[in-house]
Amino acid sequence: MFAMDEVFKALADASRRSLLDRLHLKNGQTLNELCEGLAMTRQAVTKHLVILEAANLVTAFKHGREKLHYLNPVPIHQIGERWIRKFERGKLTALSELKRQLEKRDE
Amino acid sequence: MFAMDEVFKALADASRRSLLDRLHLKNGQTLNELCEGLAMTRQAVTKHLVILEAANLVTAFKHGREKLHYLNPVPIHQIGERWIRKFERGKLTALSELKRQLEKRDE
DNA sequence: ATAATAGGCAACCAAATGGTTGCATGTCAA
DNA sequence: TTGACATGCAACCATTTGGTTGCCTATTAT
Repeated sequence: MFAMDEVFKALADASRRSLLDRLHLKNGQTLNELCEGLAMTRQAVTKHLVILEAANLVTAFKHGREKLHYLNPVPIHQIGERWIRKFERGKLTALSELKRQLEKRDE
Repeated sequence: MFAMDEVFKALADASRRSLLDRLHLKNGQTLNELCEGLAMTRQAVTKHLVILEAANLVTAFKHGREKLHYLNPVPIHQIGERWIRKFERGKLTALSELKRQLEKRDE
């Protein structure tokens, strides 16, 4: 089990989400590969990857002098299941209350 | 349309997520109501609510001297639809690659 | 009218964040 | 074996973040 807070924090940064996107397009990339085309130093990317690994969103393996990064979709899935779904259940009632309140404004 | 980045950033903080939880339990609460039982000043809560409103996760109406806060579940739903779903599609292949890699380690 | 209540605004602060540079280490290839 | 390549580590920096305190304003109730 891993802390959902770390996952949310990791997802809060656009650079990190884009790294996940890149790994989604092509899994198992090296650090240098992931750096290509980014307006950031390699060290900055490393820091982001450390955070992603800590949140269990990415798992990395050393292969010789290279480090291969793999996407772990489980935490993302859990955010969807355990958190987002909860709010989707109340969705319609919440919206109708909102609507009612918006209309009340014009009285 | 609202920026997904703001939504992710707003969701990154546990206090803010707990405010959303509270509104999910009971919609249309006042500022003071939302402050009850929290280890935070009213002003801190205000700041969080401002961020949640900016991200469109909460909509507020003034009613006399009170301010009523309503949950807007749409952005949360969109995170689920536009972002989380994308990663769930590649889930099985990503996991099998991970497994393959883990096994390769022991060679 | 006046006191109590609900909220807003602004200045300030410590800690976290996202980034940098410089240098060190480990691995592969010529 | 020696240079090039892939990555790691640490110090440093500016900005953002999450929080505080103090005071001001608007609305309601007595």
